Amino acid sequence: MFAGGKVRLFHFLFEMLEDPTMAHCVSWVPAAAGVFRFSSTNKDQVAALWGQRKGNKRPMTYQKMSRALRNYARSGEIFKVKKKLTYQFSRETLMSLHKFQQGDLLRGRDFV
DNA sequence: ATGCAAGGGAAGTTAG
DNA sequence: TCTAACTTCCCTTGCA
Repeated sequence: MFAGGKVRLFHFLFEMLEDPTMAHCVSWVPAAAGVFRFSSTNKDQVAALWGQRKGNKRPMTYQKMSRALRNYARSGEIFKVKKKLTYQFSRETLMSLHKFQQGDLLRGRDFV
C-alpha cells in the first residue's frame, strides 16, 4: 500500500492501523471514527518502523514522531485528542486515505 | 514529588 | 535555489 512515491507519516500510520498484527503498537479506538491510540509499552516500535521506512540515520522514537504529529495539528491532517497517547485523523484525511485504499493504487494512481 | 506525556521553538536534513 | 515535510535537539509545562 502507498508504494511508489514518498510515504507520508499519516499514510504509514493508517497502514499500521489497518494491519491486525500491529495492534499491539497502535490501534483504532472503537466508538469514534478516525481515532487511534498508541500502546504505552510498544509506541516506540511503531516509531522505529517509521524511521526504517524513511531510511533515517538516527533511530526514530515516539518523542520525535509525536513532534511531527503535533505539526499535523497545524496543517489539519491529524489532531490530538485529550486522552493519553491518542490522536484523530481529520475527516478529510481519513476520507482520502479510505478512497485511496479502495482501488486507486491498483489503477496505478498516486496518492493525492 | 516523580515519572511520563504533551507542547513547541529552532536548526538540520533530504527529495523534488 | 527554494520549499515541503519531516527530523533532531532539548527544554518547559501539564498531569496523575
